[in-house]
Amino acid sequence: MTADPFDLSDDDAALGPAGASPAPDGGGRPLPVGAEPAYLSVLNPEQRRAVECIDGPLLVLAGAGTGKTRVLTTRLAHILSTGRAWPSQVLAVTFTNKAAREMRERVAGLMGRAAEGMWLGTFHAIGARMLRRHAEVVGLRSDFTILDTDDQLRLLKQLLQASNIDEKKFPPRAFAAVIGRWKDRGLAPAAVPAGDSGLADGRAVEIYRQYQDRLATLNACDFGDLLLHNLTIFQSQPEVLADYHRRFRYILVDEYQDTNVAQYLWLRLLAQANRNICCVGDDDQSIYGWRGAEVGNILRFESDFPGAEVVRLERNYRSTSHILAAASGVIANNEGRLGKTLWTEGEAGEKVAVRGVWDQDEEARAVGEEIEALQRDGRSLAQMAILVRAGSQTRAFEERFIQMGLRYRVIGGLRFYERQEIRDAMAYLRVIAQEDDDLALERILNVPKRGLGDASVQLLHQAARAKGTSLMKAARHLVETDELRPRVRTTIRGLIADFDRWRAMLDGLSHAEVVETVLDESGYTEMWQNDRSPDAPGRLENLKELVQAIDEFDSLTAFLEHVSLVMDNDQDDTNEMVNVMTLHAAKGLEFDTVFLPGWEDGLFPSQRALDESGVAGLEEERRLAYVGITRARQRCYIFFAANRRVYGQWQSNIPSRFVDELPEDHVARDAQKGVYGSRAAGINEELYGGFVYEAPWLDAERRAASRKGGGRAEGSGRGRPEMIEASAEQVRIDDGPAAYRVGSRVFHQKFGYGKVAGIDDNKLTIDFDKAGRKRVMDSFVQPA
DNA sequence: GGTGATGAATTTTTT
DNA sequence: ATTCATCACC
Repeated sequence: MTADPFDLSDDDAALGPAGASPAPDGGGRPLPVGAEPAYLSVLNPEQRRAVECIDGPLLVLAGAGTGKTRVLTTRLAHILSTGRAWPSQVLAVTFTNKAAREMRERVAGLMGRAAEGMWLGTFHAIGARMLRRHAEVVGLRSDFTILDTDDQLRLLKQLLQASNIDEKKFPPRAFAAVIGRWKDRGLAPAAVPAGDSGLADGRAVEIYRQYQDRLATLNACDFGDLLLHNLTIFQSQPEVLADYHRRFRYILVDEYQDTNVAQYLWLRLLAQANRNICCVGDDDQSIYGWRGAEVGNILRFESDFPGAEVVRLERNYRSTSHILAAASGVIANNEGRLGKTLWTEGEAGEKVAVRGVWDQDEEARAVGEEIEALQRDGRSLAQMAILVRAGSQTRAFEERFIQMGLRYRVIGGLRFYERQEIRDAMAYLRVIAQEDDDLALERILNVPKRGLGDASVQLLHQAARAKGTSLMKAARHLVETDELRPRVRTTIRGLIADFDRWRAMLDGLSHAEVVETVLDESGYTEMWQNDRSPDAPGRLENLKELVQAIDEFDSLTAFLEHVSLVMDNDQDDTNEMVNVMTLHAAKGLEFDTVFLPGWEDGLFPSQRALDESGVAGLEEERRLAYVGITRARQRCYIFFAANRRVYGQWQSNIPSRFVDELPEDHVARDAQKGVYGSRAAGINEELYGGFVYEAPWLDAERRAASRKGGGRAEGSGRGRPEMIEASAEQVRIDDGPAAYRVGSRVFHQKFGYGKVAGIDDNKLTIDFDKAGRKRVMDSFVQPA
């Protein structure tokens, strides 16, 4: 985004080329007649078609590594430099700030100068921009604040308490999720279908309604509202929509497969007049279904926009053919794909390496060793990435890398505005910008500690409710009475005076100076200076960064929006460090070498995805696997660990089903370390080449001897599972695993007694009496 | 009202 | 295992 997303200026004046007389080159150099711009000649035929097919709806199915971004940016540059539209007449939406930034930079590179005035940004940033222009239509003022997740949960919690809903049974998070999903689907409270009760015996819709009312009172909205309110505006104000129809001649959409229903409706409304919409996406890379994305949007594009052109980009420029074949082999197990066949003229390269290890620590060690070996060969650390399924997996790698002295960076994690100190500082600013922001005031009322505890807050709440005003207004009134203890009254009176003074300072001093003063005089900075914890210095650094950023904005509101929507921890990815991130965070990135650890059933595919979404969940996980493999240019390593600590409990796992789906010809399984036998083979004859688990088929004596300090009679999952060096004789499985039936009572060395709940080949789902439901290999249990 | 202890929940993934 | 919330007690 530009420095000022809070743009209320009406740039209709810049409504560029009139239909009949296109401006030359958007105001720059006219192209020589008949000459072909250099940016076109570097494209392959399909890419070129995607760029030159300007008018009418176009769907570009861009497989991984096929030059999607090049097509998008070139198309944008082409539209602008052929004078078909002014920058302000183009709407380009992305999913992430990073993608938006990259697009802006690359378009500028292609055109030789920045294209000022483009509506280019994330769905949310553009949505906010539009909402600010028409906020009054949905009962907001244009300086509304955008709530963070934390505020949302606190707000919901208050509503649940008021409605006597048991927070234990129905946590605020659950309501936030349900409401979020309704918003993803474009449903305002009144539009929620009757059968869709959500939670808590259908009371969720009522909570949703109250929540929206409260947001309106607070002059605030959440992420979902940024789009949902736009829909309301478009539908209730045809002239507003018509204005956007006139304004936007061309619409470009990146990552179309990740759009949710609300975003889809938003796009369809904006594009319905001139239908110049180009959506780029890859149904095989749709990985956000869990938060409302609809792969269906991409599948139905042609019927939504009859006569749409469809261009397939299938030539891959990124990966070796082994890597490509491995990825294709996995994704081929999904059904209902639009279908693409990626191909490359590149080299075969190395096969995808697959290796089983004992546990997460060995996994981290193995990855670390491989990285060092590659480094010795002169490979750059910045070109290596470890892509994990869940954030919790990063820890083992971090610990190991610190021990090794290997430089790494973890990408993702907390957004900038999600950091505690940033939220606190923002809360101060929010109260200054808008003193009725109860959530913000509540957050910092006693931060740093000033002796305003729960009792005082409750008193303020009570007063506010009685008077029907905000907390701040209630406080102003309350300090004039004798309701408060003298000490508390003095404190609150002082705080009110502070805020009034700070607000007045906005007129005289620069914003940065004001913020610095606020953090200083409130004692907030001092609080962290006195904090002895190791992350305190970092927090002070972040605060400095916040102060630095503010001067680029001319209104406090614009700044607040920037921080909560756009500002991210931009890491310098050129530094010589290994990258560690989730698979989701890796989408759109590429590396020479990619490590994919944790390919175990339950972790990846994640049990939760399977439980909640069944086959659809599994397919989305598989797309995630596809995304992971296709991030690699030259080398891809897949790991799975037999044991992993989850919630401090050791858990044994079987290799991911995706490991089995890797086509044999393109994979090098690490035979020496003894990978599991293929599950299709049924019996696990090659258990860890000479190593076996502490396992039930070993006689009791040996088990006892192998356990340090006697151990527990009931394997309660404490302590690391032991690895026993076993002779070939012991490794051999006597007569194969016993046959089990659903309902059989079984015993597992670590999990204790349980009942078989399901059987899938040689994997059993067992409800253990103590340890709960686990998936284990049948060879690890015995009849009870 | 602040502090420390105890117990529960947590780990998908993000704008 | 670690973090977070709630609850005694100072």
